[in-house]
Amino acid sequence: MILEAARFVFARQGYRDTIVDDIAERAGVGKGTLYLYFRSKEEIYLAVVVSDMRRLDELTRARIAEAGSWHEKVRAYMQVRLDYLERHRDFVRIYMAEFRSMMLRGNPVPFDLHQMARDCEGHLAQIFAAAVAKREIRMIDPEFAAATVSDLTRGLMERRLMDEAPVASKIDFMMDVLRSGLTV
Amino acid sequence: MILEAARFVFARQGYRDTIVDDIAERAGVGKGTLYLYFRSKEEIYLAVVVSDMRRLDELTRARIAEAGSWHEKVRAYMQVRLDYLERHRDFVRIYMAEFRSMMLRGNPVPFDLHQMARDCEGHLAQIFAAAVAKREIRMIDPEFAAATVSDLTRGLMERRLMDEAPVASKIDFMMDVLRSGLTV
DNA sequence: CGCTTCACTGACCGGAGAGTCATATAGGCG
DNA sequence: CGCCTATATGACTCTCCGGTCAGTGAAGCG
Repeated sequence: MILEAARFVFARQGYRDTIVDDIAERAGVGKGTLYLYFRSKEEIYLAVVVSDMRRLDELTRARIAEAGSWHEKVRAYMQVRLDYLERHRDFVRIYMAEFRSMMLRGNPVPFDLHQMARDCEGHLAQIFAAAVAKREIRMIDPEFAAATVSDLTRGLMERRLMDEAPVASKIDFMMDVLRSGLTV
Repeated sequence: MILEAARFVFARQGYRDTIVDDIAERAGVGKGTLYLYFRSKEEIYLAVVVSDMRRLDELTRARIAEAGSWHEKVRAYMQVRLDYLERHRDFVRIYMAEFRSMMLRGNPVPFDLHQMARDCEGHLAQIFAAAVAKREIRMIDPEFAAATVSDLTRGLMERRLMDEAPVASKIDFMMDVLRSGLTV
């Protein structure tokens, strides 16, 4: 599968250092064949990122919906991302190492992807807002709390990608700090 | 100044998308002149990153040493980085958007830079270890706590780079969560 | 004023890599 | 089997850009 091969190569070399022949070779087809299915290198890249991103987004929604209390929901958010990472390392490498760089630099990013990232954090904020309303946690800015969780999760993912240590106990630690830091 | 110009361009385009002529043009010199002072594009890049990184490292040490309690030290760590960001946006863009990508991808990174990043987190861990020993905070893994602070700080920096909202109140919030989450 | 030195320059070179297209091969179909 | 369409291919082209170097001009000097 071409996308398979592309993901593999992009994850290791990054967009600019990936040469199209490498993708073709890994996919076991000729370079010309790639251009039967995609119009350009960029189109291949986007196809890889978008499909995986959608899947992660859906999984996140589903798992959060299942969870009950606010901290179960927050934990679900962290857990689903770290589980996803285990199965889709290559995608996560691309997302973390390249996609965030593009946003940081203010490069044009396909609009729906940008949107998806924002939505996800908005979702977290709603969870916190609800918990505040129900007095389960003290008065805080839900946006700040959402940002905090999102930052912690990204940190965990990056660490997991870089060194091989498992992260389960680190999730426990962070959830622990959050709960005792946020409850009334 | 050539480094000035290089930093400006690299921060906006990234290493691969920066063309040497752009640096020369911005520096107001001919391309040949660059090669009188640097052997290659890569050497220019490293010169930019290394010098700035050293300065940030020294500042961090100094400000942490001045601080008294564990939470003042931790706050100093966050604050010094966010202050540095205000004065040196271009460097921070390069560091955040590119340098971390290289490490994530496992690309060869000049050894002392890698080391410097690790040291900094070790330093944080020592602060937490000392606080635990003095019973100022509950029994926690100092490494985890250090990782947490480092992740939160990075998150703040990224947000500050992307949207224009000031971060002072967010530091307050995070320090607040940390203190009530960690004290006995 | 000639001569030397030296910082500087930008036209040029060569390699790299994205995208193309003439050709080849395989699978229907009459 | 001949013919036609599908799909696949990799040698080729064309552009881009890192790095070079012959040349320029200004400054210093006898």
